[in-house]
Amino acid sequence: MPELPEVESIATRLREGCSDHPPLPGLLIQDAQVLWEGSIAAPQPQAFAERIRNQQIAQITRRGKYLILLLSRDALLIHLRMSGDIFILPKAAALPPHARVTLTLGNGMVFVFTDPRKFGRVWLVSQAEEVLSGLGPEPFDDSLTPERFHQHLRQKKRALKPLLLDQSFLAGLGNIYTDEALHLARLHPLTKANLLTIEEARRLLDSIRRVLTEGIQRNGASIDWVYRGGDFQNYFRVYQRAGEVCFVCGAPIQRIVVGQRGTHYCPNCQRHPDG
DNA sequence: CACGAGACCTGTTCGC
DNA sequence: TGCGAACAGGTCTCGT
Repeated sequence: MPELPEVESIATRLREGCSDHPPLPGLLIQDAQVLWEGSIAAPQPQAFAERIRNQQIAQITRRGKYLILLLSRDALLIHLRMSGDIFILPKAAALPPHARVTLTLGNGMVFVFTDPRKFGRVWLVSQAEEVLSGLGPEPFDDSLTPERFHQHLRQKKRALKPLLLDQSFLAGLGNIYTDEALHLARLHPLTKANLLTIEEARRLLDSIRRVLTEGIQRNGASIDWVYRGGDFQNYFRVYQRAGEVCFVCGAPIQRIVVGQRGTHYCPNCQRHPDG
C-alpha cells in the first residue's frame, strides 16, 4: 500500500501526533533493536543501534515514498516497499507481528517498523541525499509545470504505465495511483510517452495531482490484511475493479498485465492511440 | 535505452 | 477440507 499518499499520512501523524501518541519531534532515541538484519540497508546492521543511540528526532518529512526522520547528527530513512508499516506503542505493550526494527523513545514509547514481506529498508546516513539522489521530481513541485512535464515525456519512448512507475522519472506514484491517474486523464496505459500533446500532458499532470491529493485527504488506502487507517480504497475508479462498470461510461473495467504489474483501465474511456 | 524475467519474502484468496 | 497456484501497495539486477 505505501505510495506517496500513504507515506505522507504516516509522516503527518508522526510529526503532529494523534490520539494514540504525541508528536515525535523533540523525543530522544534511547536505544534500538534490529530484529531482522536484512531490513538495515546502511550502515552495517551491527553498527546501527550504536550509531542511532542518543540522537534526538528533529524533523519528520517525506520524499517520494521515503519516510525521513532528521536526527541530531544523522538522517533516518525508511522505505516501506510492499508491506512495511510504522507503529508507536507503549514500551510495555507486546510487539506487533513481523516487527523488524524498534527504537526506544524517551517518553516511554517504542517506534516499531513492521514488515511481513521483508522488502522494506532502513538507512541511517549522515546526508539524506545519499539515498535520495536518484529520485525524479516531486509531483507537487511548483517548478514541474505542464510545459516541463511535456518536455520530459517527449524524451521517453516508453509506455506511460511503466514510465510513471519509474521513480527516477517522477517520485511517489505506485501501482494504484498510476492506474487511477491514467483513468482520470483518459489515457491508455500503453500510450507511448513521446506521443502526448501538450494538452494531454497537462491533463495527465493535473490528474496525477488530483488522485494524490484525494489519497492524502482520505489518509491513503488500506487493502487486504495491511490496514493503515485510510479509506481511499473505497473510492478506486479502476484499481482492482476488473469486470465492474466504469463510473464514467458504464463499460466493464479491464485488467491487463504491463511490466509484470496488474493494470486496470476502461477500454472505452482510455483508447489506445493505435487501436 | 527499453523491456522482460527473475529475485527478494510472507500471507491471503481462489480454483479444483 | 486440503492443497497448490495465483496474486499482492516495490525495487533491483541481469540478459537480450
